[in-house]
Amino acid sequence: MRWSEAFIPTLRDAPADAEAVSHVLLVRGGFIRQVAAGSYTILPLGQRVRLKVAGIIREEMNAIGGQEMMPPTLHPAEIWRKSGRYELMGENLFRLEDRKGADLVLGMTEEELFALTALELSSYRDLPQIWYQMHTKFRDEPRPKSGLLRVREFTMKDSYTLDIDRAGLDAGFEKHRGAYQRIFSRMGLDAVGVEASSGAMGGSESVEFMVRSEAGEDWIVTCANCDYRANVERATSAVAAVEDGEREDLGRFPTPGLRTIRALAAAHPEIAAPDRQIKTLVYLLDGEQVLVLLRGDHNLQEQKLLDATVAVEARAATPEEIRALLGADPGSLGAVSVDGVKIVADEALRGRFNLVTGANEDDWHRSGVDVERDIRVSQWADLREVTSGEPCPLCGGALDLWKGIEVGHIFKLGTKYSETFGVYVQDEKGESHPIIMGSYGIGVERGMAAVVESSHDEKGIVWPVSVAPYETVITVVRADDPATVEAAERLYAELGDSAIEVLFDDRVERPGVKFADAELIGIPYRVTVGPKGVEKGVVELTTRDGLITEEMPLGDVVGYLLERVTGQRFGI
RNA sequence: CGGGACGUGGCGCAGUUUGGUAGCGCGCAGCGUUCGGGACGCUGAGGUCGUGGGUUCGAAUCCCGCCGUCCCGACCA
Repeated sequence: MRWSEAFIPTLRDAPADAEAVSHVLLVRGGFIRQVAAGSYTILPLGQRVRLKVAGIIREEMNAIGGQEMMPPTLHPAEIWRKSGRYELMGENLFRLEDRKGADLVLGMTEEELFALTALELSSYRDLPQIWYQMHTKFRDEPRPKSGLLRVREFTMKDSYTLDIDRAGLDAGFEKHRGAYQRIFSRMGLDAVGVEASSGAMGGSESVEFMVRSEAGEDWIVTCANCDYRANVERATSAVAAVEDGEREDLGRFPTPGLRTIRALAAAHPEIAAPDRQIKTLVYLLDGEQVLVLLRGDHNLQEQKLLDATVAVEARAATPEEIRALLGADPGSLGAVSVDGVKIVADEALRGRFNLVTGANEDDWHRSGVDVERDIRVSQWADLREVTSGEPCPLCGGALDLWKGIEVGHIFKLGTKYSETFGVYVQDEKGESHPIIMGSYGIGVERGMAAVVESSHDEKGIVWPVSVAPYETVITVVRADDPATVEAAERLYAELGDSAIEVLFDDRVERPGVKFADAELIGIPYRVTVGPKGVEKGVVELTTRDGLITEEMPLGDVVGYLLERVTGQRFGI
């Protein structure tokens, strides 16, 4: 492609409304343009990257036996009602009506569609199957952000494994784990698989693939010592036991104006250190009021609460709701002798005594609380959020906390969809079993953005060869010098003949502009052809990564690039 | 949805406090001089000031409504 004929609208200034690095660079480099919140046109350069990412995903999916198909994105609402997700997905689901007044939805994922398709299967001999599709998904995100990282319309590769038994599901899951690692590493991403919460998807086990980045939206816990890795939504740590001393009787003491754990601890250091207090929170879980108990120095991880109670929505109660329920304001709340309300307590409180908690009367607290003796706990669960530096639950090493972008997520789904859609097959004895499903997703454009987030410098993007829009750019230093242009034209033709993807910067621009643009859009190799070099029969070859330049004879360039590029095309 | 900020040529911004009919830089077009790290000069094109209403002799500027965008929190590839 000749740059003079290409549509590559680069910008000198960063757009004012872009914050994330990938957003700034993709817009400045002419890869994308915003249409509305969470809605982008992918320009020619962006589309080339997108197709390469999609190509890598296809190759690896096909390699594990995946079969690509193409379900619609426009679904009858009926099947979403049937799976229960019509209500469950709430406002995130785009809904519309056709001319006959029938309800339709735009697909967010394709579990329903693939379950319907699986109705064709009738025997264990038909299994296992790995099916996938890669096209547009719609989500009415409450808050689209950061360019391509979180949008309302995007391309997702989602695949589904269909198996007769648990062992088959496990095998399909492991195949996907491997395929995903290869996909991300070929894209140049350092993605780590972490234990995750399944959230609204349902299912038993799930692994998220996270790429370290400041623009990420998840907090990840990893151990420096062993391979423990988990999303904070799931992560645990080894908490040191606290010495409770002698068991004492329940008491009451005045605490005027003491409304926080810290203030209470400061006023009564001998009995009310934060780890000797019980923190009492009031939550509404799907509308039901619940008391949540944690050690005073611990914080609640809401997703853990949802997972433990199998609830869909959690919100903190308002001060009015709290007063109506317990008769006191936050700061003096406690669960001692509370009855008729569900009480969920964190494991760290199990067996503890001599604790301090609110008395449900403003300005009063209780002392000598024995959790199991004095509180009617309905459910014990791991509810606390891990913080940086705590001991690893597996080896005791220090835990590290970092922000990551979720580039992929794999789930062991189970039989939820096969049961509701009646997808049963017979085993060798003629008995019917619901098919066991797994579901596996990768966001294509988010993957592109993640590459930019983790591979750029102050000049612009640094694409790995495997996903670069072009593998090399020829920069003609003097587009008005016939000898230079002739040499560059010949090189352009030869590189094209060697099937190297080349962008030929034949624009009548000053060299500085060309260099800056080439670096901004991140082409891995640049061949600089200038009058002085051509006279000596040499050109310069500059790598985008590190900007290392070496001079070489004009005749050697094609062979050299062919070797370098073909070695890196596959990635890894 | 709660909190904060913003909306003025393609991009980045000033002008709004104190109403007087829109300006700067970049980019763009033409000509000339330049040319191995975002050149310079001259000439020029391009704007319903997000939108609807109101106040006023007069509104980018003051008032009210609406729409949109970004950022921080609850959701997810």
